[in-house]
Amino acid sequence: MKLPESTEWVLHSVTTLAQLEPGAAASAAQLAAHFDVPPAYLAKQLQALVRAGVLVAGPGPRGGFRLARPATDVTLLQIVEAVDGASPFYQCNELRQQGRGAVPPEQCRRTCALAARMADAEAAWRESLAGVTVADILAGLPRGLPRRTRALLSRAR
Amino acid sequence: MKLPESTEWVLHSVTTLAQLEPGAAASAAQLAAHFDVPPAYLAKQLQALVRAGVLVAGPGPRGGFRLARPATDVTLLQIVEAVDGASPFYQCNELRQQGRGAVPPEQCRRTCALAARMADAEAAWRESLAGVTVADILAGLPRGLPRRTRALLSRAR
DNA sequence: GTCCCGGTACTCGGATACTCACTGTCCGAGTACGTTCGG
DNA sequence: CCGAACGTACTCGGACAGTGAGTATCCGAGTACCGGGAC
Repeated sequence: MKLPESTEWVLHSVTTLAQLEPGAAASAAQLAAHFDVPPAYLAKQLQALVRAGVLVAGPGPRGGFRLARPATDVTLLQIVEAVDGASPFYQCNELRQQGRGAVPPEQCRRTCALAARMADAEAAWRESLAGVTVADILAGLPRGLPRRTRALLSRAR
Repeated sequence: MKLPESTEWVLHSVTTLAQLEPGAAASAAQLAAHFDVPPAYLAKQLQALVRAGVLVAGPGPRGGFRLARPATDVTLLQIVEAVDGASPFYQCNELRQQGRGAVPPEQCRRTCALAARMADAEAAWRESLAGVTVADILAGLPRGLPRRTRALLSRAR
């Protein structure tokens, strides 16, 4: 039960992209150097965000990645699910209906109580992440830091 | 981000043990046959529960596993953490202080906002699981099922 | 009949192979820019 | 001087290897029961 390390990379990447001026883009190589992570692998994860509709990518020298929507409309859950998949933590294989102690189907009309509680917990996790937007993260950043980020990632024209 | 399949096995195993008469035990082989899962591997996971203090194991022919505490004092979180480890989902590697865009330490006195929100979500998950005991699960079982379980797992004396 | 002893079968416990997702890397298709050549 | 065409450099995008946690398995140490034998 652990998120891939790349999850941290994309969370920081999206947060960083959100600090740029609207419409501005940064390349995977720039972001990789910004965080000192493998460029190719980061690019792979950013592609997943494009497929999920969180980012949009432009080709060519002045291409790169930028937010597909305002930062107020991008939640942490969308980012995490984009890179890690939306499959549930706990999958109920109806163990109660298998093996020596199989319970007759007519007593299994209600969903397995264990699966229900595990699903509740997972829903709590998802709701917590869905309640935080990238804009909320930006609001908590030290004053003046976005300006510095923009300067570091501005491209020589 | 997925729990091991063995998590489901131990959750059902503990729930099943809780249906037995107080003091009664069942062997790993019995439980494995009860759910049709690999006996040796299930045994390995049950050992983890013993190390975590959720179960106690007795040696010899009349040994086996039994609950270490009343079912009202065993939470789903304790079971999950016993088998899956209590390590956090998201580990903050202070990415903001690394690479080209490293932020000076004096601006990093507050914990990373991303890590904080991820930790909040994880806490919500853990609290949800910590709020459910094995006794709660038993209360939702079909009437008369514990009796059947006891009969299936009773040992020829 | 009663007690003691040995054998047996069953239990947990840890040490040992195998598989798949995560990690890391590479090269190919496509585009905007800078340069160069012609008018 | 102006315009267009070309070459170049940079971008994303998908296809290809390496590694650690999860999965599955086995065998050894220890104990309670069962039977037999001695008293």
